[in-house]
Amino acid sequence: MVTMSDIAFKAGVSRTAVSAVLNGGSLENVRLAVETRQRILQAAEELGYRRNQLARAVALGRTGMIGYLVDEPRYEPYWKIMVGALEAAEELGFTLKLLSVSGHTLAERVRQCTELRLSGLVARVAGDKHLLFEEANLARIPVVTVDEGILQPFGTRITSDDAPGIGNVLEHLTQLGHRKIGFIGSGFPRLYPTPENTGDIGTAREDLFRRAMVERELELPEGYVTQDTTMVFGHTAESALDDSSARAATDALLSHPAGRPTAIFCWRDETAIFAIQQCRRQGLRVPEDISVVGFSDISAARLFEPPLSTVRTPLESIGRLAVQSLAQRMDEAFDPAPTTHLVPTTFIARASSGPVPH
Amino acid sequence: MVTMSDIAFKAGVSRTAVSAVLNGGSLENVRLAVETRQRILQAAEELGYRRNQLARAVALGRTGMIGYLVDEPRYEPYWKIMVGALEAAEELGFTLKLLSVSGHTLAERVRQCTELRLSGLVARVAGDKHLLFEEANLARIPVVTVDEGILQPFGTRITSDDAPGIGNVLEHLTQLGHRKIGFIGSGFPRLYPTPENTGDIGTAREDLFRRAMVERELELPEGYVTQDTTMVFGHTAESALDDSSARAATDALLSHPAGRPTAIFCWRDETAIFAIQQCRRQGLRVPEDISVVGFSDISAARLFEPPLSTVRTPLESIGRLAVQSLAQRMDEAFDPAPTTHLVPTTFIARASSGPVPH
DNA sequence: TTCAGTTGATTACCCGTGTTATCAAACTGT
DNA sequence: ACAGTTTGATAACACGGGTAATCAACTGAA
Repeated sequence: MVTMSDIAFKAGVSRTAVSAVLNGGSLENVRLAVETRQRILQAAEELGYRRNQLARAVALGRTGMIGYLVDEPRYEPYWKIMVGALEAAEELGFTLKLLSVSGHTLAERVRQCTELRLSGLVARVAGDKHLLFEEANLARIPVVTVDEGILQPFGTRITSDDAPGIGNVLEHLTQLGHRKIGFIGSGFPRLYPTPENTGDIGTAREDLFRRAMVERELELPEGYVTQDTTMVFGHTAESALDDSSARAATDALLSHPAGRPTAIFCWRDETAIFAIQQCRRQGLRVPEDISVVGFSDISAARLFEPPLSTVRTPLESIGRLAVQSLAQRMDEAFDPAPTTHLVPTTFIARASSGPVPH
Repeated sequence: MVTMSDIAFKAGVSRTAVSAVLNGGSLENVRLAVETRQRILQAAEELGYRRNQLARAVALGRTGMIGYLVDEPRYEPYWKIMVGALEAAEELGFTLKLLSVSGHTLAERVRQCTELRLSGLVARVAGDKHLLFEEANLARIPVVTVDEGILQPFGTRITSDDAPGIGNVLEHLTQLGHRKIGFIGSGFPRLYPTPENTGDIGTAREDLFRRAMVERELELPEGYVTQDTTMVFGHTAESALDDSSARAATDALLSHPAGRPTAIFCWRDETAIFAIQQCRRQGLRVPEDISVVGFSDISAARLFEPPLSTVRTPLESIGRLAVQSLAQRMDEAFDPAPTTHLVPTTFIARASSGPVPH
């Protein structure tokens, strides 16, 4: 490839002159005649020069690369977060590097991040991230964790604030006359059951649901919360679409001794779809006989029949915010202190929820 | 950050010695005593050294970065291709850089690719790519285009081979007794209607369908091919889920003067789902009264009721092959000659297709 | 004793770029 | 005529690291 030296030779000037011109003549002490500038630009054009951003990054000490780290790409459900991150990155003049933990230890991967001299890291990984933060702090790389229920000791954490969406759902259902509302949770073990930590997302949603019910003075009989345990033992493409546990959880609600609920709120859309299918198998129409509400607003939610009422999580906004927050932290002095940024969820009313039957 | 010079100083040796040790002692003329090696490794460990992959890339002249270029991230439907590319890239020791054209001209973006000194580029972009290839050839960057119906003048092209899947569908339907089979196409204009070029994907599928019908000596009355024109004017998240055109196309088939088809084959899954919904509105049961088959196997296909019979396009395989083919071409001498690699599609029989009604 | 070979390391130059300090020549004012 | 300033450019060093060429000291054999 053509280098600045080649241009300098062709134009009969020094490499310094070339560098100054190609960087817009920003150097204080380097003034060049207009015609020299022209000659250099022309030589660069004729030779087909393309600047070497790597060498530039080495000299400048900043790469302008933001890493986006996921666990297992093939099981990653939230590429929309990455879409938001990519858009924001390009708007702010960064490039996005995709990295996955799969097949390596988290420590190895994060080490790779520091070796690449990333300007920042968006981490969309589950589980314990102490090693990640240790390594990133060593290299003074700002980290943002994304859609993560568990409070981190370091870095910024951006996650969807499920509370407003859940509140909206209960408002919606009560306005339709529903009082007996069941819930199908994630079945995740409560990993960090301290008050500061909200636990994993599934558990958090269940907690918020219970709290919202209490607030509205709605009764929640024992057994009105069941569990779809499909996702407990690792999230795989296969398991995400396994419906057996969701069907069982639905049956448990429908055959509840205190009478079945008139509405079922599910911790994720797939579960809601399975629940609707199981309700139909049991001879119930949705929404005429029973209402079902999901969570996430996956693309299938809108295509399903009936279109699913659900809580939309603002995935793209989360990704955008992650990168914007990184960019901001890069300008400031490095500060690993933990911060949490919540992005509110909103309820999307579609056709799977309706008035309570008499 | 700690550099090799820091280590050299601490261990009381030259930087060359450090470099040799940290690269596994691969240098011919540099032999080091075991204890010196130990001392260097220990110093590196104590100082928390992390090698600078950028500086390394500059010196070595290869970055090991593969670019993945998309048009508009927020409207990109095929992240699964990227997943395959990412997996293959990491297996082969490359990193993946995500780039989007959005907001820039293609020329600008590709220029950025050469400036980043990418080792290869996977291009998932629509439309004319002459500028892309010009620029990439200049920098001798191998390019692979992906899921692209239009034959390119340069580079490797990897795309799904729709023919086998379409053949499977017709075999499946005829075995179920269907003879009157309708088709809902993409409505795309035929952009490159020469024999060498297959046109865009939607048109290609329609052509393959027609040819497969002729091969099997099945009659295709005038008007048995209609069009869902939703996607013609740009692919957006909104338009992808707009069902009005699909419903009209379905109605046209159902009210065909020669009698409605007993099976409808759709060029994409979303269209198939809309077609099923429209059939139901017209009082037809699927699959008892009419069979519907889709194309792509999107995740909603399996969740829909009835689960959609469809042609699965091997998106992840396409991504894997793209990167593998890039890696291979990097080893060889640079050769921009065009090649096409087809990945066969397969039919997935689910519940939306059944025996022809008497 | 001398010379060749081996061991263990360094010096010096390379990759492509950014930037400060310096310099020569031309111009300006007195 | 001469000091001071401006103009136009370069030399030299930095970034972090790869590697061929070289060198000093030691070993063993003729």
